[in-house]
Amino acid sequence: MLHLESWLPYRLFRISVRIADVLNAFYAPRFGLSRSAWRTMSIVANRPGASAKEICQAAGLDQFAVSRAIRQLVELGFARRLSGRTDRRYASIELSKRGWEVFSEISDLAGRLDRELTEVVSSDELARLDSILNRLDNASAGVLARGWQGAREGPGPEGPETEE
Amino acid sequence: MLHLESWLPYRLFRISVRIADVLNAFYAPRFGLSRSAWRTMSIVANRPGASAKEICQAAGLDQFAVSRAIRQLVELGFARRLSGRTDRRYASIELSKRGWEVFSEISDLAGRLDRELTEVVSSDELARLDSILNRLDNASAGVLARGWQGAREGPGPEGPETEE
DNA sequence: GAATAATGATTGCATATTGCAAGTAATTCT
DNA sequence: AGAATTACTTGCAATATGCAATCATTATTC
Repeated sequence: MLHLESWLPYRLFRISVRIADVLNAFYAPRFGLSRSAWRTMSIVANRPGASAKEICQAAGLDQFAVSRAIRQLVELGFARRLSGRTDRRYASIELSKRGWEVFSEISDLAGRLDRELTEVVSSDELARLDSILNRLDNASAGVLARGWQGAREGPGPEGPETEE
Repeated sequence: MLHLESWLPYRLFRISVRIADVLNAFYAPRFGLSRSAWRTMSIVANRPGASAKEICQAAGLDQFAVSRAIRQLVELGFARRLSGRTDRRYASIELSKRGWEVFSEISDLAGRLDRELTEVVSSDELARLDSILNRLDNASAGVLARGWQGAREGPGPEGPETEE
């Protein structure tokens, strides 16, 4: 019988949501950014000129959310839409000067929050955690791709998740 | 500069959300449960007779969400409200027979999903992960309690999180 | 080289979900 | 008893989300 509070996904969820809430309480009133806008901004910061589709992929958001997030960023003056190099269907977004300032400020807090978390873990453990999370990330992607129907049977004898 | 995809809270978030989505895709259409209703159900299953307030605490939901979740569970015939033993302000919820059946079915899938995840981690690593997550959970609670204002300074020389 | 299909992105609208003020009911305090 | 407190609920406005329909651009087919 399930015990929610010791269920791995729920434990991961709780930790991440608390931190995300704290970060959100900082940037939402200060800059008027929604959660998706912040996520989009941080993806664009790492991949200047990314298209909406690329952002979907990287940020784990659907195309509608990204479209609206981009609009929000543009309206707030934090990003520019550069309407494709060769193919004008692609959006191609990049941060404005002001966008970089805002990103850097939020980024800074994100870093401090991360440090507060990782402070309670030794660097050795942190390396192990990193490796474990990489595998869990892959495994979770597999679970998502197969859906709940794919989890009905016992442990598969051969490994079905061969990609990546 | 922040790299979202390697930011610990985001990595935890992605893993947990994927699993939660898969589970949700199972129980939502099948039983008409919302996410909060499912969380509430699983808390009540572990603590029969819990009050709404206790559920808030344990499920990480606010009082409104819990109130609505309880109503939903009662309307669906999955739970009963037992209106307090001595103090009739308290709600005191417990699952119905049908509620137990439903919980057990969802619980079962949750267990399989958990197993699919933990399959990629050795039992030794799992024990380490458990210990790390306990500490991260505490640390995140501290971060949340202090808010973003509490994260402005450099690393504190003495440990501020002395509780628990 | 038009007609057709496909792709990337956006918009509108219906439907949750959430946040918060106000409200009810039961209990405690003075 | 009357005021204050506690536990929970409700209503309503603001947000977010899901999805069909749409537009613009590029690819493909005949």
